[in-house]
Amino acid sequence: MQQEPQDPELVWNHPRFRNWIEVPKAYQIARRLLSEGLATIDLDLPRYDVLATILRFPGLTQQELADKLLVGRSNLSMLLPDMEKKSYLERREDAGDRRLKRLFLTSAGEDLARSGLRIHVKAVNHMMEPSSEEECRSLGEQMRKIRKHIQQAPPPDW
Amino acid sequence: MQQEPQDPELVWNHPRFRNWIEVPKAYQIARRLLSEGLATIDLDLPRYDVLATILRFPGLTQQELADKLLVGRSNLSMLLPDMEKKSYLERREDAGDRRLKRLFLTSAGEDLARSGLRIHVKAVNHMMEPSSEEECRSLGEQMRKIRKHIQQAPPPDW
DNA sequence: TTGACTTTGTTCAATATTGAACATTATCTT
DNA sequence: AAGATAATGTTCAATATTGAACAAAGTCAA
Repeated sequence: MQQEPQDPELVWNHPRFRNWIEVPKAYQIARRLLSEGLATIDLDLPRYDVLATILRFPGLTQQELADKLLVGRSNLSMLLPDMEKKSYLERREDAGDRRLKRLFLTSAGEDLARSGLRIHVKAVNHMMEPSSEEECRSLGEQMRKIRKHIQQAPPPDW
Repeated sequence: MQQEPQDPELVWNHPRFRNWIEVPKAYQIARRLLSEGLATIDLDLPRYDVLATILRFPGLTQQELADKLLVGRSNLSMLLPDMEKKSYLERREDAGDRRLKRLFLTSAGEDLARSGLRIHVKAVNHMMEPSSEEECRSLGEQMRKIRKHIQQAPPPDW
């Protein structure tokens, strides 16, 4: 592989690079905003993500949840027993496949999930307030395209 | 505050919400891609972020670095001594203000930073390959706008 | 100058996150 | 049916990350 003598300034001016770089920045700040909002109902991000996903997909398995949240299974193995103990959710054995544990919210968990969602919506409305409807649509479209490409195309050989 | 009875489906169809949601997903997958690339030169993401930022802003202080990376100061207090021990960087006391420690790369650190940048550029080129120049520009523009708004506007009252 | 306040970096405990190794259960192949 | 293979969830050690409390150094106001 060729090792071109690389001027950092050239990199920061590289159009795709320069523009992509804004994504992590905005993401992290948005995440902090959401985190502050959730703190007002004593909820933290990892638990909110779990609750909101089970609210949308009741009965999904731990593996499926891990896939949706893009975390490892072991992560959930640490988190869920704790949340079950606090009576936010139940883990029920699947009758057909005894390896599976299917996840359901209790009614307390559902209430908390809905409160979290309300705050999440408020945060999103707030931060995209200066963006037009069309800009939002285009942003989502872009991101979907990028994600699918990463997931489907073979990775570059470094 | 009014607690509207909230149908989750309404939320997932909310245009801003629905589109924003794609950002974290794409971000996390992109981050994993970069992480895999960096692994080929035995570099991990936290250390890459540090090296790349010092490469761009030699002599910045730990506080400034923390601000740019959006992490806490304590984070760097744990990370940097380790990296200094491995001779990737130096922390020099500022002559004028003895509270400050200014950060500089060693030549080994600089080499590693450049290699990391090369991989980062490759990752970005790869994942934005299906996006047009104009789409990239618009994406960056959007994200800049959102970030600035979050940073400048007062947060919503939850 | 003194005393209050601020800023920087460090330490520490608490919590998160990951990957590897593992046991259990299903599935596939023959 | 039996043995190999794969999928699911758990455990554990290693590493990350955060926020609070702290010490040292600087700044500001009276």
